Amino acid sequence: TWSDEQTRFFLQLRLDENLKGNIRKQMVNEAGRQAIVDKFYEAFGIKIPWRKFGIKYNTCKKQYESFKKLTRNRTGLGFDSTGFINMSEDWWNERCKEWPGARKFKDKPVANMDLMEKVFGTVYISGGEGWSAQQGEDVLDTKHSEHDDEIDGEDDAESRRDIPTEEAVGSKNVGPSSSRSKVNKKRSRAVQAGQAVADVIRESVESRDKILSHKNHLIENHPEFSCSELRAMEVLHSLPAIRMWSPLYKASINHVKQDAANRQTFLFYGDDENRVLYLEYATGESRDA
DNA sequence: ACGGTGAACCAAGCGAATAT
DNA sequence: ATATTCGCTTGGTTCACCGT
Repeated sequence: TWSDEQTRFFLQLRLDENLKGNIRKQMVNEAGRQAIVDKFYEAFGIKIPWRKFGIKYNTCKKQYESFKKLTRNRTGLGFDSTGFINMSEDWWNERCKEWPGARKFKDKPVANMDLMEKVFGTVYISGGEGWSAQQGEDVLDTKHSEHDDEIDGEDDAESRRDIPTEEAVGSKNVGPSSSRSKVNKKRSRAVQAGQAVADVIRESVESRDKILSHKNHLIENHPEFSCSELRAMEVLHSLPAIRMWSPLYKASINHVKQDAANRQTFLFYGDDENRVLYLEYATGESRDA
């Protein structure tokens, strides 16, 4: 019932709501739930009650944690040039011996690992590493028939979100491969998926916590990071009431670009409606124009 | 037929927010 | 300050589906 695209979209929606402050301690408030249900309906034409999103959230988390079991506290992991886990058959056999669930990750990494890392990962996420994995095109073509043409919204969602924001962390950064961006998006998905998995593993194996806490530290000390233009833009895009390139949209961009105080005020409002009202007030434009 | 897998459901328990 | 309520987590189970 859940395709990879749908799962991915859902995870992305959760990140959106998180960004807007509609999720506290993994608990989505009423506005956030409504937004997720609505946007999902808009994108796929399927009405899904919130309960099912919760269940999906659970299963995704289970998958994510399963995968992390494989990589946690484990050194000496190897990768081939494409980023797939490249270890000897013996290595896999041993992993499987201590935990049978490991087998399935050998040839087929978990889909949407990039987003799961953001959603379930421990610490603050700021756009990160140029993730672009969209694992599972092959899987997806087998089932999943009727809504294939509707998923374009997800594509632009991705392209606007994957802008790397590698401030000060870049120096201590991880792998040589993490900076490549999405060329050949269509063709090399499998390769990218492998690469993504490699990135996750590398992050886990190396001192990821150190890096991320460093990030957190920076964010705490520099409010302009947490109220960055990027974040404001993301929130702006997530407002359903604002049509792309409508007068209000254009005016809002200018307003939000203008200075950090504007961004802070904008981001202060906890729900979509008040944000839109604020933008209308601040820019003098109407959403219906 | 069988085992693996993911979706769904359930029970217990916990944390946080709210009410008393 | 304490009690209540709510939703999520955790762990477990059942079921349907798929490939072997």
